[in-house]
Amino acid sequence: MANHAMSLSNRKKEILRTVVELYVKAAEPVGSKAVAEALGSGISSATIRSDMAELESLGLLEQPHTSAGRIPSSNGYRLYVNDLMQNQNISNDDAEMINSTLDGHAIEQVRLLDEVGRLTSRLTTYPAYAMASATGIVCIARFDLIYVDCSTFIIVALLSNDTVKNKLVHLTTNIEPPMLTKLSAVLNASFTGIAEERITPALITSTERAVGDSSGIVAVVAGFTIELLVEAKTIGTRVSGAINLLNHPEFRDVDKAQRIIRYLSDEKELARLPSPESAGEIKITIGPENLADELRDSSVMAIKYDAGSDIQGLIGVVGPTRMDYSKVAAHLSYMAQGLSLLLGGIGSDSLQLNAANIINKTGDDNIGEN
Amino acid sequence: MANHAMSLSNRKKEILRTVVELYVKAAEPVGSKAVAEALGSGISSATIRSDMAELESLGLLEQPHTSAGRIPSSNGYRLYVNDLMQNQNISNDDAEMINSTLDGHAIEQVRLLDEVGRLTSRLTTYPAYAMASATGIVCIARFDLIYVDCSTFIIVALLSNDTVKNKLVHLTTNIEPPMLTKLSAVLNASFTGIAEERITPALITSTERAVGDSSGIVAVVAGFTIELLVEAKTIGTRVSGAINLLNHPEFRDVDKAQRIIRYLSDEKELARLPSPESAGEIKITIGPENLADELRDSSVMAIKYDAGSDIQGLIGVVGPTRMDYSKVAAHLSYMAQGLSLLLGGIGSDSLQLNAANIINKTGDDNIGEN
DNA sequence: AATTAGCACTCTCGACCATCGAGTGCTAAT
DNA sequence: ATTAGCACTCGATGGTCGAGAGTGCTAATT
Repeated sequence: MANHAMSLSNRKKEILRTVVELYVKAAEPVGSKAVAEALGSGISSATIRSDMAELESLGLLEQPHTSAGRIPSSNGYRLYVNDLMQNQNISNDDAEMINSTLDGHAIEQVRLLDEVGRLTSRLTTYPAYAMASATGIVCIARFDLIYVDCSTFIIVALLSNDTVKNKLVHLTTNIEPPMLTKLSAVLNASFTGIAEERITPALITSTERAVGDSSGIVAVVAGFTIELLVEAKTIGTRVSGAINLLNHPEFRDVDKAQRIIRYLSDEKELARLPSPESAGEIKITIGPENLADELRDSSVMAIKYDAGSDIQGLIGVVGPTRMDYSKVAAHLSYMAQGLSLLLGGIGSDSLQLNAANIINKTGDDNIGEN
Repeated sequence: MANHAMSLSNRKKEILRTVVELYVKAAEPVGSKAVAEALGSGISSATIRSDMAELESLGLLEQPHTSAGRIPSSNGYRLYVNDLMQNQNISNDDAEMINSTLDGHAIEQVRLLDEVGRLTSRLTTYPAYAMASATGIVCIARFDLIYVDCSTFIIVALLSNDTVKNKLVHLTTNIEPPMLTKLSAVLNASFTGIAEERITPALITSTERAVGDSSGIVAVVAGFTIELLVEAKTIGTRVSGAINLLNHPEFRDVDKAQRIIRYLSDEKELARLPSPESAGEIKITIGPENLADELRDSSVMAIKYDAGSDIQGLIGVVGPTRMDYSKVAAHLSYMAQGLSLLLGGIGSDSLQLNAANIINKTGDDNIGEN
């Protein structure tokens, strides 16, 4: 298939490109006359007609019915994306919006992710998803137990990826500060620096014995630890702007739209979406190239970015195969570049910070029980 | 209008009720014959016809066109909801699902909210929104500063509503444990127990002087404090299952559906949606009763629940005026009751807990900067 | 006075059909 | 190799028609 590009005359390539671009714009089959006009280069529609017939027999174009124009096949799109698509810059307005979103509330990671997804969706007019996850193994770097009152304490855990988690614990048994101190020491000895799967029941019982705990506090801390380590690997996934699908004529069929939106709202499925190999690279899967049945006549574009120590982020967009690949690519690149810069992928260690200008990522909460 | 109910014969009430119920079920105008059959009480369709004509002239029913059946007007729905609707119990299956959601991962408040919204939407088949917010004034109950290394520490703040927030702070200046201890004491003296608006620049400078801080650490803590107090008032708002709208024939018009979904995805607007006076009560606004233009031909049902000390939650549902008010009411009640119980509104203090069965609400995270 | 059977009338909806036009493939001429 | 010309195909558009559902009214019944 890849050698199609080689064997195609330049004119045929131009025709294919034109068909794709016109079809992307108008969502209607493109006729030979329209191509001739768009091309402008004095070639008659009859010539184009025969070229288009050939492109069709190569499987790059399709005809919805005999007397209609042509639309690109998924192979056609693929060839377009690989060889024909021209790089595009995003508009100043769009760049401005992205910049201000990134500058603006670069606050909490989860929220930023949210904003990014929302903006991407809005700019591209397709549903977008954004997620971030740890690349390496996450473990607890240290524990602190804060005594609140005789039946209450707070667990604070600093993770290896600079994330802090906490939990407010209420007991019916009493607990005193010395006990907490002891507990804290033992926990730091036993549960830090190890991956989640190494926190076994055996480890828990031996720790309980070491600290002389019969009330199950150690078990609670262990449960909390496992829970947060699992959670820490994925910072979040969010789909934004799913309704945008409805703007595109291929999803005028409500059922079709619903099927995809439902699919997208399943986080598990989302995690299985195609993902680029490395940061900055854009991965495009077109129509039947998608493994998921639900996406068989849609396309997915995704880009990766570095989000600091051991964290990688992903922004993706889902749309009809008649997607504006070039525009979306431009948006995704710009976005990913901005994010890498902001979250300091590679160059981050050299950033100068001072207390007055402390980076403001953080904050989370916890509700205790009575 | 309220006296309609009084002046209506029982038969007319029954007819109205039947029309509403049949219409809710089938989404098609209801004819006199269908009512006669549903009613079953040997009354002829002709009689019903004249009654329906009267109900129409009272503004309780409407006729899409001359030769069609009747549909309830918004006044008709209102009367139905106020006087005619019969309490309904939710199915065992549904109860089971709600229970397991509440039991299951009653973990983090935000996540629970999410789950609840999602489930509500699924069970009712309408988009749902869930939010929770502090009713009283929130303030910091205590601070703890945890020393990590010479340029890093963690702020842990316990809020008056049993929420714990944290932030990882990196400095370029050095800091030593004794300084942190001192800082901690001063912070606990100055910033605890007061509302967000009382943390003024003046207070900050005076605190800085007291602790001998020139590097701006106090300012950072103050900023963090303000930020989290503001945030603490609203735990979150989330709309789930917006696509469900598309299932209902009144939203087959894609534009109409989009308008509402767009409206619902604006958090600010959401906060302005009608809300019941007190916990357990269901507030229903029908069609034009809604202030927002976008909801003029939709209905909203919402219920409040107690979520523990000073926190109230809200679950709501948005749908066409042809909503299954009775079914939704049943679901909302059950849900709210479950939540009140779980999050321990009133009776919570008397709940028995032991360490082995610690309530599992919590956990949050924070990303530091390099 | 209320109820009801009967009937004429209204209006929507789907089926059927003719027309229109965009676009094609082919052929013959350049 | 390109192109003008032409016959042909097929969806889209719009109009007509009949069926069916439902109404309102009238006259008869209780």
